[in-house]
Parts: sequence; structure tokens; C-alpha cells
Amino acid sequence: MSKNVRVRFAPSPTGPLHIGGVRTALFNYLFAKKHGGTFVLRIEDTDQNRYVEGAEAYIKEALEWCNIPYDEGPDAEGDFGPYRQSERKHLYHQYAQELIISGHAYYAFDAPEALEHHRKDHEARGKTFIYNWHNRLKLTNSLSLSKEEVKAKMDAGEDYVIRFKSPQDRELMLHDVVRREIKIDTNILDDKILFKSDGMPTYHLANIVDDHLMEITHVIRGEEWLPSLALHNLLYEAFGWEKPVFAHLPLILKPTGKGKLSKRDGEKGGFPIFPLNWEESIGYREAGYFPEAVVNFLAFLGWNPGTEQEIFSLEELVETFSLERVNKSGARFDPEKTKWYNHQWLQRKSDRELTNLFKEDVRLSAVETSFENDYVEKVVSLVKERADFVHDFWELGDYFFVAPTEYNEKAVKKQWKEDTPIIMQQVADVLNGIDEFSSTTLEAKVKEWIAEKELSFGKIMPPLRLVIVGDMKGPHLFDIMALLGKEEYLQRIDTALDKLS
RNA sequence: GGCCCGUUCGUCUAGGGGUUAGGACGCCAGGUUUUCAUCCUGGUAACAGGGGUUCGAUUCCCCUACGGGCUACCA
Repeated sequence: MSKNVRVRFAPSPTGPLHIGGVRTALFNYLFAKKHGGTFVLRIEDTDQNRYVEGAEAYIKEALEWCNIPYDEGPDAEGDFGPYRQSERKHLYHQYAQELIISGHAYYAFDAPEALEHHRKDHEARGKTFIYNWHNRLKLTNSLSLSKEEVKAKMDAGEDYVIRFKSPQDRELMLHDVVRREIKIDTNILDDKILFKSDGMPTYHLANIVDDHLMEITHVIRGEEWLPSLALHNLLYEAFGWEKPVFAHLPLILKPTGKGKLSKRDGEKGGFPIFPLNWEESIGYREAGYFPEAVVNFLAFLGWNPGTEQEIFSLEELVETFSLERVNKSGARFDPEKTKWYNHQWLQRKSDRELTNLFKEDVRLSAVETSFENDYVEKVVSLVKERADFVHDFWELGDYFFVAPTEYNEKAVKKQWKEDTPIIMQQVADVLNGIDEFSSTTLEAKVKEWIAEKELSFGKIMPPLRLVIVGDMKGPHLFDIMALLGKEEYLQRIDTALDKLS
């Protein structure tokens, strides 16, 4: 690649980013980093009506949480700012003018209602109204009107827009890294509005102008933009600018049902759809996912390395990523698999780090006794392999912090026989006589005793687990006892003897 | 409706003119754990349909079907 790679993520601040947007940002980031390039964040806020307070802050925070920071953007000014289109407002009109002068664009005065009427009318006749070569001379614009008429309207302060004059009878060959060549007949294109009557550019104009001014080399965006690719190509041509390379990413589809993933799918399915909380909707962060896991599963939505490796750190993704390996077809995303990714990433975290996270669990901090970090860390090391999330730890290991006050009914029925209290008392006596209580010593001594007395293991271990844990669950029993300590497990046997006899 | 894009197990996908069509999630079974889970092993399950081209198509071409996107003075 000869030029410095510069890519941009260009969301509009109309609400929170959902994971589709995050995926687009991620692919831009990966591509930039892979090629030692620059990742730009540009806020596309040309539609004031749809501006949502807090959306921009959300976008920034989400990117930060995912560990995909931008090199240039709002609050990270580079040489190509400002990075909000509303702050670049003054730039666009001259470019629209330039196209008018060169004959690639024209003024149009048609009222929105008039156009709406035409659309309805065509629809009623089973036709589609397209504002282009086919009928532009019958409409109210600087091509159909005389110079004097146009001037009169302008002087009178009439609202006008600037439309692109789509060429007639041309066959366009468009290029896309993901989809290769696409042929388009320009006769079906409409004369898109480039500049609105409110003095703001539309997406199409602002996008092309900014990408050019910001020296963007690769445009990586969602497939919903594919139909605009012809227009964008034509605009570059009209300006006489070099085109960037285009790559249109496949859409992310709803887990069930039809259509592309939308903001409302989250609460319905009971899974997060946003990286962070937004109003009533829960985010991946708050649901207990690690950013590494989210990035990992997002990367695999529409891309794969072609090997059988599935767990990738961000660094590995940067290393391995290529646009050529992006798929063409839309991907329905599977919330179940995201859990698996989180499980995988959780296992890779150190006990120390997990302990710090676990200590923020309110259920743990609500316990009266306070526990040493070392103790909590040992608990974490014993239970983590069965956890998908840090918040699973509590349920998996609550008995390490609180002695059972009740016992699993079904288990009691099955394990607590008539002679169990006597046996448990004997076990307690034996345990009482053991003074060195590592897990292996405990196990060895108890087994020794069982063998000596010719008792059955099955009569002892299950009920013992029941009195220690309160349920038939958990790690190796002697590991639990060793961690709990002699005083505590003898106490628990006592308590159970009281409650269950 | 028009235009564009797409279609391999339920889902994410690998592959590509001759393969037992591979992996992962899920699910099921067995093993380990005298517990539960993890883990391990195995199993389940796919080339949308029809025409071509070809000695041979899941792979290339066409059509159909289905899915999706776009069709705003939204992005």
C-alpha cells in the first residue's frame, strides 16, 4: 500500500451504538492497525432533527470499553478536524456550488408536498416516481426554468435544494473488496439531494467531501450503503477526486425472525444488543461480559481467519485480519455463543484479577464476616472453571462464605438415611483427630478410616457434602474442607446433626 | 413494485470441479468427577430447487424460489 492507510468510523449520534455499529468500528480499527494506519472517528450529525443527547458520549465510551480507541476524532484533534459535521457546516456549500458550476448539479424548488404527491400518484398507477433524467425537465428546477425565473425565486427567498444530476445511459462498473464488481445502469439512479433547504448537506455530500478532505483511503461500512455506492462513485468523478477503496460489510441479522438487527431486539430476546447500558436496555458490559469476549465474537460475525483458531485477542485479530476474508452474506448472531466466548475469556483471566472483580459483587460484600483476599482468591480458583461470568461465582461458591442454613430437599431425601447421623458423628470424631488439614491429607486419612472400618464410601461422602455445602454441588469435597478449615467444617457437621436428625 | 446484494448442518462458518463436505456453538450419549459443573470422547445435523457446461458439479453459468438491503430535504 503506497499511501498511509486512513479509515473512518462515521456513526450518526441518533442513539446508542448497537453491536452492528461496534463491529463496523472494529473492522475499521483492525484494518487500520494491521496496516499501521489511522483510525478516525467522525460524527455525522447533519440531521439536527435526529440528534440524541448523550449519543456521542456513548459512542466514545463504547469504543473505549472495547479497547478500540480512535486516533483522530472529537477530543482527539488531528490535522483534519473538526470531526463533527455540524462543525464543518461552512465547508459543504462551496462544494455543492462547484458541482452546479461544472454542470453536475442543479437547484430544485419542488416543495416536499409536491414530490409526495407525485410519488403517491405514480404509486396509484403502479409506477415508481424517480426524480431523474426521465422527468427532471417537467419539475421545478434550474434545468427546467429560465435563468431569470431561477434568479427570481432565489431573490424571493424560496426554499431550494441542490440535486445531483445523474448521468443518462451509462453503465457503471463499481468495485468493492468484499463483493468484487457490481454493474449499475445509471438510468435507474435518481437525482439525490446533496444540499438541503435547511443549509445542511445530506449524508452523501458531507460523506464524500469529508472522506476526501480527511484523506480517507478505505471506506469500510455496512451493506446498507451498497445502493449508494453508484452515487458516491459519480460524485468522486464529478469532483475529479481519487476514490477510496470500498468494502461493504454484511449485515448482522436478528437471532430469530426476520431482518437486520435493530435496537429493539435486545429486550425482546433477553440478551444484550448494546455494548453498554442505555436507558432501559442492558449492555454487554453491565451483563458481565468481558470486552475481549465481545470483540472476539463480533470479529467472527462476518469474518474468519480460515484456520480453526477461534479465540483471538485484539492483537491477534490485528495481526490476522484482512478484508478479503470478510463474507458476503448476512450473519444472524447467536447470543448463546457469546456466552461461550465469555467462558473462554474468563478462564484466561488470572485469579487475582477475577478476585478483584468478584469483590465488587454485592452479595459477597453483604456477608458479615470479611474475608482475606487470599481466601477469596482460593475460592475463585476452585469455582472459576464452571463459570461463564464473574457474577456466577457467588452461586457457585456461596457456601465458602456462609454456612448452609438449609439443605437441598431432594438430596436430603436421597442421602440422609436412618444411620447417617451416627456415621456423621463418627466422621466428625475422626476429622477432629486430624490436625494437619491439607486436602490430600484429609482425603488420605478419611479414606484410611473408611477402609479400616470397612464402611462404604457412598454412605459417607454424599451426606458429608450435603452438610458442608448444603447441596450436591461444588468442587472436590476435601478441597472445600481444606479451605474452610477444621473449626468451620466440624461446626457444619454439628449444625446439620442438629437440623436433620 | 423497482434496483442491488446474498443462499453449505438449527446458528457462526471452512472448503471448492473428483472430499467419508471439515471446525465451533447448541443438543444428545458415554467417560472422568462416588456430587453438580467443567473437561475429554463420540454422535446428531448442511451444499435452496430446476436447467445447463463438463467424463464428473456443492463448487462455473442461467432461471426460479427464498432471505436481506435500499428506494426521504435519515444516516
